[in-house]
Amino acid sequence: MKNQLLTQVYQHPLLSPEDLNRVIDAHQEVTYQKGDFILKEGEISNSYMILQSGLIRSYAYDYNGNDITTDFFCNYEVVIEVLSLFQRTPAQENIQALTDCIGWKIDLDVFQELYHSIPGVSEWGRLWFTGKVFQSKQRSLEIITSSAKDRYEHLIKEKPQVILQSPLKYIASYLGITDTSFSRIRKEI
Amino acid sequence: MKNQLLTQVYQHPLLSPEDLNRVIDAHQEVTYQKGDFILKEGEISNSYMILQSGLIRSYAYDYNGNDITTDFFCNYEVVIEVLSLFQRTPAQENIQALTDCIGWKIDLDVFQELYHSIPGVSEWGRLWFTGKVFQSKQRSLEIITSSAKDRYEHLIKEKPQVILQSPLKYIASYLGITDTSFSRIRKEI
DNA sequence: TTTATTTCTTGTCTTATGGCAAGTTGGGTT
DNA sequence: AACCCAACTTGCCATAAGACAAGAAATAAA
Repeated sequence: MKNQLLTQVYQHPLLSPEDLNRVIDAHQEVTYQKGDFILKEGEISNSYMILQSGLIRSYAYDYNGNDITTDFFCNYEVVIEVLSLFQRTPAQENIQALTDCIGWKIDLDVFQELYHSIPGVSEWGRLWFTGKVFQSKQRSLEIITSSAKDRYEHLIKEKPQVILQSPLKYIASYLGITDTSFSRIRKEI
Repeated sequence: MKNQLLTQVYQHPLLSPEDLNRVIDAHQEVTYQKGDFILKEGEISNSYMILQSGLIRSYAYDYNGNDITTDFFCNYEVVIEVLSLFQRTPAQENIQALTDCIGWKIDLDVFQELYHSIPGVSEWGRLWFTGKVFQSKQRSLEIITSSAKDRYEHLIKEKPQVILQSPLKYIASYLGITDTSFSRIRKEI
Protein backbone atom coordinates (compact mmCIF):
# COMPACT_ATOMS: atom_id res chain seq x y z
CA MET A 1 0.00 0.00 0.00
CA LYS A 2 2.73 2.45 1.01
CA ASN A 3 4.79 1.53 -2.06
CA GLN A 4 1.88 1.73 -4.43
CA LEU A 5 0.82 5.13 -3.11
CA LEU A 6 4.22 6.76 -3.03
CA THR A 7 5.37 5.25 -6.31
CA GLN A 8 2.41 6.89 -7.95
CA VAL A 9 2.97 10.25 -6.30
CA TYR A 10 6.69 10.43 -6.97
CA GLN A 11 6.47 9.29 -10.55
CA HIS A 12 9.14 11.05 -12.63
CA PRO A 13 11.30 9.92 -15.58
CA LEU A 14 14.53 11.06 -13.94
CA LEU A 15 13.86 9.08 -10.79
CA SER A 16 15.45 5.61 -10.91
CA PRO A 17 13.86 2.71 -8.98
CA GLU A 18 16.69 2.84 -6.44
CA ASP A 19 16.30 6.55 -5.86
CA LEU A 20 12.57 6.10 -5.62
CA ASN A 21 13.12 3.52 -2.90
CA ARG A 22 15.29 5.93 -0.96
CA VAL A 23 12.51 8.45 -1.19
CA ILE A 24 9.84 5.97 -0.14
CA ASP A 25 11.90 4.75 2.82
CA ALA A 26 12.09 8.30 4.09
CA HIS A 27 8.34 8.38 4.74
CA GLN A 28 6.73 7.31 7.99
CA GLU A 29 3.14 6.43 8.63
CA VAL A 30 0.98 8.92 10.51
CA THR A 31 -2.65 8.77 11.53
CA TYR A 32 -5.08 11.47 12.56
CA GLN A 33 -8.55 11.37 13.99
CA LYS A 34 -11.44 13.47 12.80
CA GLY A 35 -10.91 16.98 14.10
CA ASP A 36 -7.15 16.65 14.73
CA PHE A 37 -4.88 19.43 13.54
CA ILE A 38 -2.05 18.56 11.18
CA LEU A 39 -0.78 22.13 11.50
CA LYS A 40 -1.93 25.10 13.52
CA GLU A 41 -1.64 28.76 12.67
CA GLY A 42 1.54 30.18 14.20
CA GLU A 43 3.46 26.89 14.26
CA ILE A 44 6.40 26.29 11.97
CA SER A 45 5.83 23.28 9.77
CA ASN A 46 8.57 20.63 9.79
CA SER A 47 7.22 18.06 7.38
CA TYR A 48 4.72 17.33 4.70
CA MET A 49 2.72 14.21 4.05
CA ILE A 50 1.08 12.22 1.32
CA LEU A 51 -2.51 11.40 2.15
CA GLN A 52 -3.51 7.76 1.81
CA SER A 53 -7.08 7.94 3.05
CA GLY A 54 -9.42 10.50 4.57
CA LEU A 55 -10.21 14.12 3.90
CA ILE A 56 -8.36 17.21 5.08
CA ARG A 57 -9.00 20.91 4.74
CA SER A 58 -6.85 23.99 5.19
CA TYR A 59 -8.34 27.27 6.26
CA ALA A 60 -7.46 30.85 7.09
CA TYR A 61 -9.36 33.72 8.66
CA ASP A 62 -10.63 36.78 6.83
CA TYR A 63 -10.48 40.27 8.34
CA ASN A 64 -13.83 39.64 10.04
CA GLY A 65 -12.68 36.50 11.78
CA ASN A 66 -14.70 34.15 9.59
CA ASP A 67 -12.83 31.02 8.69
CA ILE A 68 -12.38 30.41 4.99
CA THR A 69 -11.56 27.01 3.57
CA THR A 70 -8.61 27.48 1.24
CA ASP A 71 -8.19 23.88 0.12
CA PHE A 72 -9.39 20.32 0.41
CA PHE A 73 -6.87 17.47 0.31
CA CYS A 74 -7.86 14.01 -0.92
CA ASN A 75 -6.03 10.72 -1.46
CA TYR A 76 -2.71 10.87 -3.27
CA GLU A 77 -2.35 14.55 -2.59
CA VAL A 78 0.54 16.31 -0.90
CA VAL A 79 -0.63 17.91 2.32
CA ILE A 80 1.68 20.84 2.92
CA GLU A 81 1.95 24.47 3.87
CA VAL A 82 4.77 25.43 1.54
CA LEU A 83 5.48 28.89 2.91
CA SER A 84 5.88 27.73 6.49
CA LEU A 85 7.82 24.60 5.58
CA PHE A 86 10.30 26.06 3.13
CA GLN A 87 10.67 29.58 4.43
CA ARG A 88 10.62 28.48 8.08
CA THR A 89 7.95 31.01 8.99
CA PRO A 90 4.90 30.63 11.26
CA ALA A 91 1.99 29.09 9.40
CA GLN A 92 -0.80 31.44 8.42
CA GLU A 93 -3.21 28.61 7.87
CA ASN A 94 -4.64 25.75 9.84
CA ILE A 95 -4.72 22.25 8.43
CA GLN A 96 -7.30 19.95 9.92
CA ALA A 97 -8.57 16.41 9.43
CA LEU A 98 -12.26 16.29 8.49
CA THR A 99 -12.32 12.51 8.84
CA ASP A 100 -9.97 9.93 10.29
CA CYS A 101 -6.87 9.94 8.10
CA ILE A 102 -3.85 7.84 7.25
CA GLY A 103 -0.83 9.38 5.57
CA TRP A 104 2.91 9.13 5.05
CA LYS A 105 5.03 12.00 6.22
CA ILE A 106 8.56 13.07 5.53
CA ASP A 107 10.58 15.52 7.61
CA LEU A 108 12.12 18.61 6.06
CA ASP A 109 15.74 17.75 6.81
CA VAL A 110 15.36 14.32 5.26
CA PHE A 111 13.62 15.77 2.21
CA GLN A 112 16.30 18.43 1.94
CA GLU A 113 19.00 15.76 1.75
CA LEU A 114 17.15 13.90 -1.00
CA TYR A 115 16.35 17.09 -2.88
CA HIS A 116 20.00 18.06 -3.15
CA SER A 117 21.52 14.63 -3.71
CA ILE A 118 19.05 13.23 -6.25
CA PRO A 119 18.48 15.28 -9.40
CA GLY A 120 15.22 13.44 -10.02
CA VAL A 121 13.88 14.71 -6.72
CA SER A 122 14.63 18.35 -7.43
CA GLU A 123 13.08 17.92 -10.88
CA TRP A 124 10.06 16.26 -9.34
CA GLY A 125 9.83 19.10 -6.83
CA ARG A 126 9.92 21.73 -9.51
CA LEU A 127 7.24 19.96 -11.50
CA TRP A 128 5.10 19.63 -8.43
CA PHE A 129 5.44 23.34 -7.78
CA THR A 130 4.66 24.08 -11.39
CA GLY A 131 1.41 22.18 -11.08
CA LYS A 132 0.62 23.89 -7.80
CA VAL A 133 1.12 27.37 -9.23
CA PHE A 134 -1.04 26.44 -12.19
CA GLN A 135 -3.84 25.11 -9.98
CA SER A 136 -3.78 28.26 -7.88
CA LYS A 137 -4.02 30.49 -10.92
CA GLN A 138 -6.83 28.40 -12.35
CA ARG A 139 -8.68 28.75 -9.10
CA SER A 140 -8.40 32.54 -9.12
CA LEU A 141 -9.56 32.59 -12.71
CA GLU A 142 -12.48 30.34 -11.92
CA ILE A 143 -13.59 32.50 -9.02
CA ILE A 144 -13.45 35.57 -11.22
CA THR A 145 -15.12 34.17 -14.28
CA SER A 146 -17.80 31.79 -13.06
CA SER A 147 -20.73 31.85 -10.70
CA ALA A 148 -20.83 30.09 -7.36
CA LYS A 149 -23.23 27.58 -8.83
CA ASP A 150 -20.86 26.70 -11.67
CA ARG A 151 -17.96 26.48 -9.27
CA TYR A 152 -19.96 24.08 -7.13
CA GLU A 153 -20.76 21.86 -10.09
CA HIS A 154 -17.09 21.89 -11.00
CA LEU A 155 -16.10 20.87 -7.50
CA ILE A 156 -18.58 18.00 -7.60
CA LYS A 157 -16.79 16.68 -10.68
CA GLU A 158 -13.25 17.31 -9.45
CA LYS A 159 -13.51 16.15 -5.85
CA PRO A 160 -16.73 14.24 -5.26
CA GLN A 161 -15.40 12.97 -1.94
CA VAL A 162 -15.55 16.49 -0.60
CA ILE A 163 -19.28 16.71 -1.19
CA LEU A 164 -19.82 13.44 0.60
CA GLN A 165 -17.56 13.97 3.58
CA SER A 166 -17.32 17.66 4.37
CA PRO A 167 -19.82 19.72 6.37
CA LEU A 168 -21.55 22.07 3.95
CA LYS A 169 -20.39 25.22 5.63
CA TYR A 170 -16.78 24.41 4.80
CA ILE A 171 -17.68 23.87 1.17
CA ALA A 172 -19.57 27.16 1.16
CA SER A 173 -16.56 29.12 2.38
CA TYR A 174 -14.36 27.32 -0.16
CA LEU A 175 -16.74 28.45 -2.88
CA GLY A 176 -16.64 31.97 -1.51
CA ILE A 177 -20.27 32.23 -0.49
CA THR A 178 -22.27 32.04 2.73
CA ASP A 179 -23.82 28.80 3.85
CA THR A 180 -27.19 30.48 3.32
CA SER A 181 -26.54 31.11 -0.35
CA PHE A 182 -25.01 27.68 -0.70
CA SER A 183 -28.14 26.10 0.66
CA ARG A 184 -30.20 27.88 -2.00
CA ILE A 185 -27.86 26.82 -4.77
CA ARG A 186 -28.09 23.22 -3.63
CA LYS A 187 -31.85 23.40 -3.71
CA GLU A 188 -31.77 24.40 -7.37
CA ILE A 189 -29.78 21.32 -8.33
CA MET B 1 22.34 48.07 -14.27
CA LYS B 2 22.19 44.43 -15.31
CA ASN B 3 24.29 43.40 -12.34
CA GLN B 4 22.37 45.47 -9.88
CA LEU B 5 19.02 44.14 -11.10
CA LEU B 6 19.94 40.48 -11.25
CA THR B 7 21.94 40.51 -8.03
CA GLN B 8 18.84 41.73 -6.29
CA VAL B 9 16.55 39.19 -7.89
CA TYR B 10 18.80 36.17 -7.33
CA GLN B 11 19.67 37.01 -3.77
CA HIS B 12 20.07 33.81 -1.75
CA PRO B 13 22.40 32.83 1.13
CA LEU B 14 23.52 29.62 -0.60
CA LEU B 15 24.54 31.47 -3.75
CA SER B 16 28.21 32.45 -3.74
CA PRO B 17 29.38 35.54 -5.65
CA GLU B 18 31.02 33.32 -8.30
CA ASP B 19 27.88 31.26 -8.80
CA LEU B 20 25.83 34.42 -8.92
CA ASN B 21 28.10 35.69 -11.70
CA ARG B 22 27.56 32.51 -13.67
CA VAL B 23 23.84 33.05 -13.32
CA ILE B 24 24.03 36.68 -14.32
CA ASP B 25 26.19 35.91 -17.36
CA ALA B 26 23.53 33.54 -18.59
CA HIS B 27 21.07 36.38 -19.11
CA GLN B 28 20.77 38.35 -22.34
CA GLU B 29 19.14 41.68 -22.87
CA VAL B 30 15.78 41.79 -24.65
CA THR B 31 13.55 44.69 -25.57
CA TYR B 32 9.90 44.85 -26.49
CA GLN B 33 7.71 47.61 -27.81
CA LYS B 34 4.29 48.47 -26.51
CA GLY B 35 1.87 45.84 -27.78
CA ASP B 36 4.50 43.15 -28.52
CA PHE B 37 3.84 39.63 -27.35
CA ILE B 38 6.40 37.98 -25.09
CA LEU B 39 4.45 34.73 -25.39
CA LYS B 40 1.35 33.74 -27.32
CA GLU B 41 -1.25 31.17 -26.43
CA GLY B 42 -0.35 27.83 -28.04
CA GLU B 43 3.39 28.45 -28.19
CA ILE B 44 5.81 26.54 -25.99
CA SER B 45 7.83 28.87 -23.84
CA ASN B 46 11.61 28.45 -23.98
CA SER B 47 12.82 31.10 -21.58
CA TYR B 48 11.85 33.45 -18.84
CA MET B 49 12.99 36.98 -18.18
CA ILE B 50 13.58 39.47 -15.42
CA LEU B 51 11.90 42.77 -16.15
CA GLN B 52 14.08 45.86 -15.84
CA SER B 53 11.63 48.51 -16.99
CA GLY B 54 8.13 48.72 -18.39
CA LEU B 55 4.86 47.00 -17.64
CA ILE B 56 3.62 43.62 -18.81
CA ARG B 57 0.36 41.74 -18.40
CA SER B 58 -0.64 38.13 -18.86
CA TYR B 59 -4.16 37.19 -19.83
CA ALA B 60 -6.38 34.25 -20.63
CA TYR B 61 -9.85 33.91 -22.10
CA ASP B 62 -12.96 32.90 -20.20
CA TYR B 63 -15.61 30.59 -21.67
CA ASN B 64 -17.31 33.58 -23.26
CA GLY B 65 -14.21 34.72 -25.08
CA ASN B 66 -13.62 37.77 -22.89
CA ASP B 67 -9.99 38.29 -22.09
CA ILE B 68 -9.13 38.29 -18.41
CA THR B 69 -5.93 39.80 -17.08
CA THR B 70 -4.33 37.21 -14.81
CA ASP B 71 -1.25 39.16 -13.76
CA PHE B 72 0.71 42.36 -14.07
CA PHE B 73 4.50 42.23 -14.09
CA CYS B 74 6.58 45.20 -12.89
CA ASN B 75 10.30 45.87 -12.46
CA TYR B 76 12.36 43.20 -10.72
CA GLU B 77 9.73 40.59 -11.39
CA VAL B 78 10.17 37.25 -13.12
CA VAL B 79 8.08 37.17 -16.29
CA ILE B 80 7.27 33.54 -16.89
CA GLU B 81 4.61 31.02 -17.80
CA VAL B 82 5.74 28.21 -15.55
CA LEU B 83 3.51 25.48 -16.89
CA SER B 84 4.54 25.96 -20.50
CA LEU B 85 8.21 26.44 -19.69
CA PHE B 86 8.74 23.56 -17.29
CA GLN B 87 6.23 21.05 -18.55
CA ARG B 88 6.92 21.84 -22.20
CA THR B 89 3.25 22.30 -23.01
CA PRO B 90 1.53 24.91 -25.18
CA ALA B 91 0.93 28.12 -23.25
CA GLN B 92 -2.63 28.74 -22.16
CA GLU B 93 -1.96 32.41 -21.58
CA ASN B 94 -0.75 35.36 -23.56
CA ILE B 95 1.95 37.63 -22.20
CA GLN B 96 2.02 41.10 -23.66
CA ALA B 97 3.96 44.35 -23.19
CA LEU B 98 1.72 47.23 -22.13
CA THR B 99 4.58 49.71 -22.54
CA ASP B 100 8.04 49.55 -24.09
CA CYS B 101 10.07 47.13 -22.00
CA ILE B 102 13.64 46.15 -21.26
CA GLY B 103 14.43 42.81 -19.66
CA TRP B 104 17.01 40.07 -19.26
CA LYS B 105 16.12 36.64 -20.44
CA ILE B 106 17.56 33.22 -19.84
CA ASP B 107 16.89 30.12 -21.95
CA LEU B 108 15.53 26.96 -20.40
CA ASP B 109 18.49 24.71 -21.28
CA VAL B 110 20.93 27.19 -19.75
CA PHE B 111 18.79 27.55 -16.65
CA GLN B 112 18.46 23.78 -16.41
CA GLU B 113 22.25 23.41 -16.34
CA LEU B 114 22.58 25.99 -13.58
CA TYR B 115 19.68 24.54 -11.62
CA HIS B 116 21.27 21.12 -11.44
CA SER B 117 24.90 22.12 -10.98
CA ILE B 118 24.49 24.87 -8.39
CA PRO B 119 22.62 23.95 -5.20
CA GLY B 120 22.02 27.64 -4.50
CA VAL B 121 20.06 27.91 -7.74
CA SER B 122 17.76 25.00 -6.99
CA GLU B 123 17.21 26.40 -3.52
CA TRP B 124 16.52 29.82 -4.99
CA GLY B 125 14.11 28.24 -7.42
CA ARG B 126 12.22 26.45 -4.72
CA LEU B 127 11.94 29.60 -2.67
CA TRP B 128 10.75 31.52 -5.68
CA PHE B 129 8.08 28.90 -6.29
CA THR B 130 7.12 28.97 -2.65
CA GLY B 131 6.51 32.68 -2.88
CA LYS B 132 4.58 32.26 -6.10
CA VAL B 133 2.27 29.63 -4.64
CA PHE B 134 1.72 31.84 -1.63
CA GLN B 135 0.87 34.87 -3.77
CA SER B 136 -1.58 32.86 -5.83
CA LYS B 137 -3.35 31.56 -2.76
CA GLN B 138 -3.50 35.04 -1.29
CA ARG B 139 -5.04 36.29 -4.45
CA SER B 140 -7.78 33.67 -4.40
CA LEU B 141 -8.44 34.48 -0.76
CA GLU B 142 -8.60 38.18 -1.50
CA ILE B 143 -11.07 37.70 -4.35
CA ILE B 144 -13.27 35.59 -2.11
CA THR B 145 -13.16 37.74 0.99
CA SER B 146 -13.06 41.33 -0.19
CA SER B 147 -15.06 43.58 -2.47
CA ALA B 148 -13.85 44.81 -5.84
CA LYS B 149 -13.41 48.27 -4.33
CA ASP B 150 -11.15 46.96 -1.57
CA ARG B 151 -9.20 44.91 -4.06
CA TYR B 152 -8.70 47.99 -6.18
CA GLU B 153 -7.41 49.99 -3.23
CA HIS B 154 -5.07 47.14 -2.42
CA LEU B 155 -3.74 47.09 -5.98
CA ILE B 156 -3.12 50.82 -5.83
CA LYS B 157 -0.87 50.25 -2.83
CA GLU B 158 0.86 47.14 -4.15
CA LYS B 159 1.47 48.11 -7.76
CA PRO B 160 0.88 51.82 -8.29
CA GLN B 161 2.61 51.65 -11.68
CA VAL B 162 -0.25 49.54 -12.96
CA ILE B 163 -2.77 52.27 -12.25
CA LEU B 164 -0.65 54.78 -14.08
CA GLN B 165 0.29 52.72 -17.12
CA SER B 166 -2.43 50.20 -17.86
CA PRO B 167 -5.67 50.81 -19.76
CA LEU B 168 -8.50 50.65 -17.27
CA LYS B 169 -10.26 47.74 -18.91
CA TYR B 170 -7.30 45.49 -18.19
CA ILE B 171 -7.35 46.50 -14.55
CA ALA B 172 -11.08 45.84 -14.42
CA SER B 173 -10.71 42.30 -15.69
CA TYR B 174 -7.84 41.71 -13.26
CA LEU B 175 -10.14 42.80 -10.45
CA GLY B 176 -12.81 40.47 -11.76
CA ILE B 177 -15.38 43.11 -12.68
CA THR B 178 -16.61 44.80 -15.86
CA ASP B 179 -15.13 48.08 -16.97
CA THR B 180 -18.55 49.60 -16.33
CA SER B 181 -18.51 48.67 -12.66
CA PHE B 182 -14.89 49.67 -12.41
CA SER B 183 -15.70 53.11 -13.71
CA ARG B 184 -18.30 53.53 -10.97
CA ILE B 185 -15.92 52.37 -8.28
CA ARG B 186 -13.33 54.86 -9.46
CA LYS B 187 -15.88 57.64 -9.28
CA GLU B 188 -16.51 56.89 -5.61
CA ILE B 189 -12.83 57.32 -4.75
C1' DT C 1 -7.20 68.92 -39.27
C1' DT C 2 -10.76 65.77 -39.83
C1' DT C 3 -12.23 61.29 -39.29
C1' DA C 4 -12.45 56.81 -37.26
C1' DT C 5 -11.81 53.67 -33.41
C1' DT C 6 -11.07 52.44 -29.05
C1' DT C 7 -11.63 53.64 -24.27
C1' DC C 8 -14.19 55.28 -20.66
C1' DT C 9 -18.48 57.09 -18.36
C1' DT C 10 -23.38 57.28 -17.27
C1' DG C 11 -28.41 55.76 -16.95
C1' DT C 12 -31.76 52.22 -16.23
C1' DC C 13 -33.04 47.84 -14.99
C1' DT C 14 -31.88 42.89 -13.66
C1' DT C 15 -29.57 39.29 -11.10
C1' DA C 16 -26.51 37.01 -7.79
C1' DT C 17 -25.30 37.03 -3.32
C1' DG C 18 -25.29 38.83 1.56
C1' DG C 19 -27.34 39.95 6.26
C1' DC C 20 -30.29 38.83 9.62
C1' DA C 21 -33.68 36.29 11.93
C1' DA C 22 -36.71 32.36 12.50
C1' DG C 23 -37.36 27.79 11.84
C1' DT C 24 -36.06 22.68 11.17
C1' DT C 25 -33.41 18.67 11.28
C1' DG C 26 -30.27 15.25 13.00
C1' DG C 27 -26.53 13.42 15.87
C1' DG C 28 -24.74 13.16 20.26
C1' DT C 29 -25.24 13.35 25.64
C1' DT C 30 -27.07 12.57 29.87
C1' DA D 1 -36.60 9.36 26.28
C1' DA D 2 -35.71 14.13 26.65
C1' DC D 3 -32.57 17.44 25.73
C1' DC D 4 -29.01 20.16 23.48
C1' DC D 5 -26.35 22.04 20.02
C1' DA D 6 -24.45 22.45 15.68
C1' DA D 7 -25.75 22.08 10.90
C1' DC D 8 -28.79 23.29 7.62
C1' DT D 9 -32.94 25.64 5.42
C1' DT D 10 -36.16 29.36 4.44
C1' DG D 11 -38.14 34.14 4.21
C1' DC D 12 -37.54 38.97 3.63
C1' DC D 13 -35.05 42.83 2.35
C1' DA D 14 -30.44 45.20 1.11
C1' DT D 15 -26.37 45.67 -1.81
C1' DA D 16 -22.75 44.73 -5.25
C1' DA D 17 -22.08 43.92 -9.67
C1' DG D 18 -23.78 42.73 -14.52
C1' DA D 19 -26.22 43.63 -19.07
C1' DC D 20 -27.25 46.65 -22.43
C1' DA D 21 -27.39 50.93 -24.66
C1' DA D 22 -26.10 55.71 -25.38
C1' DG D 23 -22.81 59.23 -24.99
C1' DA D 24 -18.25 61.57 -24.15
C1' DA D 25 -13.43 61.58 -24.35
C1' DA D 26 -9.14 60.20 -25.83
C1' DT D 27 -6.17 58.15 -29.20
C1' DA D 28 -4.89 56.70 -33.63
C1' DA D 29 -5.37 57.08 -38.55
C1' DA D 30 -6.12 59.44 -42.83
